[in-house]
Amino acid sequence: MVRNSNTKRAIIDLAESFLQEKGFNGFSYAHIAKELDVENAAIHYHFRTKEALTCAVIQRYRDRFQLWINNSRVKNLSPQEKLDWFFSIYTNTRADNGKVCLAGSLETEFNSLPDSVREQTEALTRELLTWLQATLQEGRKAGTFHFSGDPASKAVLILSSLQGALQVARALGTDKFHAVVQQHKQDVLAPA
Amino acid sequence: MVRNSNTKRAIIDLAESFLQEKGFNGFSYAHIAKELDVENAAIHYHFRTKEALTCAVIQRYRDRFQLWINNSRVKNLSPQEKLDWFFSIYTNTRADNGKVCLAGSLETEFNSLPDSVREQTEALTRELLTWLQATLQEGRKAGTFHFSGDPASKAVLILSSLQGALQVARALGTDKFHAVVQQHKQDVLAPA
DNA sequence: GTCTATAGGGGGATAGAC
DNA sequence: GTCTATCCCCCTATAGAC
Repeated sequence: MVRNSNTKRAIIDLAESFLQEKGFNGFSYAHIAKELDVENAAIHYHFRTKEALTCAVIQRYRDRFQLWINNSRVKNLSPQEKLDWFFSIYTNTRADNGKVCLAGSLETEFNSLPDSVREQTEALTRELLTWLQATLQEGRKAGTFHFSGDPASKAVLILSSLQGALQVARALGTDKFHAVVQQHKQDVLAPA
Repeated sequence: MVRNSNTKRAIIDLAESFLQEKGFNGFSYAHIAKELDVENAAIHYHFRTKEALTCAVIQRYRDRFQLWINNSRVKNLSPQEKLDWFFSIYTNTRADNGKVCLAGSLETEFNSLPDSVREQTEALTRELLTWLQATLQEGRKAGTFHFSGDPASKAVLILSSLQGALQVARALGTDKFHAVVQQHKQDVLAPA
């Protein structure tokens, strides 16, 4: 029982987890309430609607990502290390067990999402893509990365494949996901 | 009003459509009934449970794919044409408006799917992957395709990225999907 | 900040008439 | 093959007590 102000945070944690495990239409206030051993209404006290709760989850995710990429610990990494770091986000996500990328989960149900959640999803995806594209460009300029076409296309390709691979991994096992990551590293680092 | 044996087929059509648009947890018998202008119970007459209906959708999808790849029209294509044909499945899916790949949709909600549906999803994914891998291998042998690593990894990468790109396209627009397809064609056809 | 109680709707599914 | 009627459960959300 978490009878204090930490409940709010615990709710967001659980909602994030459930979103990645079951999707927007697959989780409910009841699931969260049960996990926290409180009643349904307690969740509504902290987040009046499911829409608001979901937005809070995505917002925190976005803030966290911005914090990371603007922190010197990531900022000063080499392009190659940055890419490895980015891959590790997905690897760690998966390791938690059966989760998919937050953006991917939301996009799949995009058509049944409240407007504000759609906007948040769009912003999140755009931010991930922007950073990845910049990193690819930086690496190519530095001579570490090699790929044909423009960095924008390559960035969507990599982002899409990571998202998709987490999903494929659910059906066919985690090794499929790792194969994709390895293949990308090989592709990008091999001189053309 | 479709008061005949075609109803069964119309139900599968709609269920497939809804699955790709809203996901397993996002559609209901009521949605289908309304679209066909019949009552809820009529759908239950044709498919006793939602689980059975969903399995029928996937089974038909799998059968159709097997029919295609075993048909001489696809079988006799060059590796490059085969790959183009495969891409076109995804392009056409998306063109219908806001749909994602059936496998991707199901995998996202994998954790809240009935067992039999999971098994169908797994089989579908495996079959897509197997064919893609064989095609990549064939193309490399023929000297048309160029890629590092083994065909299995490259196949998961391509499949995952197509799946993921349809989802990203929902949030950021169809051009993101087309960029991925173009990038793949370029990557695979360019001599290493 | 959390509770009990409850409203109001939608979901999957079934029985029996036509 | 489709209808009406109905069951029961879960869902989101709110009111008011503690």
